[in-house]
Amino acid sequence: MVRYAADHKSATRRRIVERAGARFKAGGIDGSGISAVMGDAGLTNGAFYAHFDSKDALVAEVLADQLQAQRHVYGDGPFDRAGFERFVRHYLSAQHRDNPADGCPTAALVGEVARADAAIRESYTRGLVAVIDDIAVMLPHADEGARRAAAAGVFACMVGALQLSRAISDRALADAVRAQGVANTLALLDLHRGVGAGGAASTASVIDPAE
Amino acid sequence: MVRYAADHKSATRRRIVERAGARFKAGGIDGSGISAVMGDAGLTNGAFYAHFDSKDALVAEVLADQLQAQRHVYGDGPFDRAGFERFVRHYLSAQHRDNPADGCPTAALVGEVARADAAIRESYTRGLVAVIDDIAVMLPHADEGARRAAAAGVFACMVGALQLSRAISDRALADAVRAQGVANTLALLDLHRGVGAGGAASTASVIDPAE
DNA sequence: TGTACATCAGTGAACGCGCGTTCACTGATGTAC
DNA sequence: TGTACATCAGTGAACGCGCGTTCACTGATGTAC
Repeated sequence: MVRYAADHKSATRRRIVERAGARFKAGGIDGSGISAVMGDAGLTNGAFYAHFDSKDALVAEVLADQLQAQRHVYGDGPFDRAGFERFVRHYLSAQHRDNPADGCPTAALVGEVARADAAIRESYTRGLVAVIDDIAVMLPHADEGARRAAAAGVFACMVGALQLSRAISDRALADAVRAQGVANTLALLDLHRGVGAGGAASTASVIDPAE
Repeated sequence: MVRYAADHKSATRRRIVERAGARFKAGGIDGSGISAVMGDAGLTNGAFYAHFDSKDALVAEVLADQLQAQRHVYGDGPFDRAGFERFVRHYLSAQHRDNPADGCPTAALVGEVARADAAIRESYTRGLVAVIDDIAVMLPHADEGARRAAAAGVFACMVGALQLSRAISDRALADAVRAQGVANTLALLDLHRGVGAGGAASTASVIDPAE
């Protein structure tokens, strides 16, 4: 009764989701056709609809998968201060800037997500909250909403710097923006962490963009 | 010899660039066809190529125009501290978040620009540097490159927060991210400005996301 | 003053192409008996 | 053991559609004489 291994179809589906993630991040969602995605997965276009109802359904699943995968890039689960600093330095590295296909789905796709249908934005939001909450555990805020918003703000600072660095054609400026992004992100984090706990003067010195 | 007013054609071209800017920001560049843009300008698709060599040429010009226009949204020319705070509060307002067509070209299009051809990225970069330099005048850094990078980092913090707020489907979180973005952006600015000049403790209190 | 012609911004149909999606079919592997 | 049939992941051509771009044409207004 079983002509394929029991997990054959689910493995194929998994492959489609992973390859689609890389392609979407490199070329945009609008810029990536079903045929190209299926080709990446070693299949032809017709097979797509045996796995997904529509391109939108794939997009929603890809975003959830990509955001989940991002949580385990550097260290597993919630961050401590040292792990987060490693994460930020990698996030704003030249390698990450120049290889969006392997990188952060938010930096690559947030603009398209903002224009997408409700189901896609909801899938994205769920995944983003998990990423944000890995940052939020470092913050002292008593209120959960405030803690989450503060973490999102720190993340936004990284995301914005990476995106600008990717769009800027002047290499020197693009690199300076990366370095500054690291300093700014860590300064913001420490400001949020240091409310009543650390020397604010030493916090200010972290703003220096030396990498 | 002149059947139209002397500035007729240039006025039409101007109208195309402006309407294209609004449409690109609302629907993305890939998502906005020539026919739709020309329809917005009260023309038909065929007239486009009497004004521009290609869609890419229009995109480059639109980005230059949009970034120039942004410099005069709140106050003219370079910012002072009070003018910048007004700008940031407007930038991260619900109105700006919910009306990308009238808003910041970077927040709406930076992701697509990062994937675009060199000519488009160069046009974008020139316009962005002018926007950044209006922020940079507030900073005390002696080195021009460092000052510009610091200003870009402050701008990135605003851009990232607005983009996240637009993508997040949870309204309460999206609004909290906006408010936090204002506080973070101003805190970063003041940190950069306050090197050796202000009380760092009072700077830290600005991080509070009360709006 | 009237008529033939020049100019040129804009029209709208058409081009080839790739999109998302559908569907009749293939072919490898299983079961039935 | 051999043959007919069932299953189903995947194929690949085709659908209508909108894309960026091209081009023969229109029509309003000017000049020439």
